[in-house]
Amino acid sequence: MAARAPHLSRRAAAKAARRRALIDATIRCIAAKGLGGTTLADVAKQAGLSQGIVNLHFRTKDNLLKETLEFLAAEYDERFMQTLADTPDDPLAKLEALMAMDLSPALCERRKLAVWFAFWGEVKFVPTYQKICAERDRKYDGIVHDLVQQVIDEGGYRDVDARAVSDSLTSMTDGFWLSCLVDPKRFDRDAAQRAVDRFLRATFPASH
Amino acid sequence: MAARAPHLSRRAAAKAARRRALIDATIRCIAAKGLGGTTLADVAKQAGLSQGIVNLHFRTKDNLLKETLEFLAAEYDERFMQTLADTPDDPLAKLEALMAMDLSPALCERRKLAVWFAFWGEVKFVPTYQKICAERDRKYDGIVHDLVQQVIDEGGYRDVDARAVSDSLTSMTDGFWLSCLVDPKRFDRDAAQRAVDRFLRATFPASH
DNA sequence: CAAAAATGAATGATTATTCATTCATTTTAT
DNA sequence: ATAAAATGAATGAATAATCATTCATTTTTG
Repeated sequence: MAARAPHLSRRAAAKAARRRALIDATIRCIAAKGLGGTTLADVAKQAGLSQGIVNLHFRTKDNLLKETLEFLAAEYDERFMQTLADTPDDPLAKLEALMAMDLSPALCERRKLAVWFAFWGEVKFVPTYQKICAERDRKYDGIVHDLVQQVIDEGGYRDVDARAVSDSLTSMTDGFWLSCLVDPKRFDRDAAQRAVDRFLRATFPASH
Repeated sequence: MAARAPHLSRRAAAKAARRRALIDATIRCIAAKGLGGTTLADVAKQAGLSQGIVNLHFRTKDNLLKETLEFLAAEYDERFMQTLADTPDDPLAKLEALMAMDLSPALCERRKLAVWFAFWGEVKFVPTYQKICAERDRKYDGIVHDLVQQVIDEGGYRDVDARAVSDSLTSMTDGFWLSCLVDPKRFDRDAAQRAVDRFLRATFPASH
């Protein structure tokens, strides 16, 4: 009886590892062939496993894709919260760090963006995707809005509208992601970063 | 010989009308079921025609989708150029009008955006989509950049970077489109418009 | 050894595409 | 002008390929 727990958890760990490997394979497949071009046979081959493996671990393809999106969202969330935690306790510094994170090569990179946009392309037709994405949106908009409000309060920017500024910031990164995806040759990370910096300086001139 | 032309053009006109009707049906299908959920049978039924009709008029599904994207791009282009032409000969007024157009209910509406994002979701995997979208991006970025440069020159804004401002503007609309798609309940058109207005006022304070 | 994990061949549903046929319209010939 | 011939648009049943899912069997693990 005492022995059962470690046995079960070993198996459970192996199972979790397999699921994780399959999700990784799914992300690679979507990055390479798109959502429409990704078959379960592709995913299995990418993971070096056999035909029926996805159905064994995820029951259905829809479920695999849902869990893949959840994984991506969790991954982003960890990065976001970590950036927030790692930055000095100054709201403007935190805003700058978050924007830089969104434009960093780790996130703002064509392969990764292709996966996000693949899911966004289906967002209106798959309620699960919609729910996950809308919650993300709300969470990060809320955090950014609060930071902006803090900068306003601390800097005494009476006539700056927090909502307008936070909306501008979050929409800018999404827009830069689209242009990185659509025209990577022309996309200029430094120029994008500069645009964000100038926006923040113009909005909060006394805080730099 | 003189008689042949009108006859041919009647047939040609009918053919063009059919193709157009099928493209309309395709857009409705994508708006309702997504790119992945749209079958040729759906399109034919939506158009009130029979099974083989798409292959007759467009040869392949890929080609139908390509021509559908081209149609959407042309439709947007007409609106864009018309807005440019209809606005008083002042670069800032033109910029404001273009931004307002992008956020207008006619364009910034979930059904339409779902179709655009469906194509963007495949942009990395279908070279044809990529080409069409990248060319659009370049064209409009160029026009917006030139307008911004004019405002800078006319207003003597020595320390404003035209590239940074135009990048900010175009990325903002794309970002607002994403949030309109992802979380339509929370999306606030007026707030978005206000954000853009404030950005322009902050950037060009002496020109309002 | 028993249970769980993994395999990969078989199944059945879906779907793009083809094609023989029908039908309406246009052209040609008398 | 009228009938015959030709065109090409439209149909919808048949085809062939793709793919998610199932399951009987084998392999691995505890």
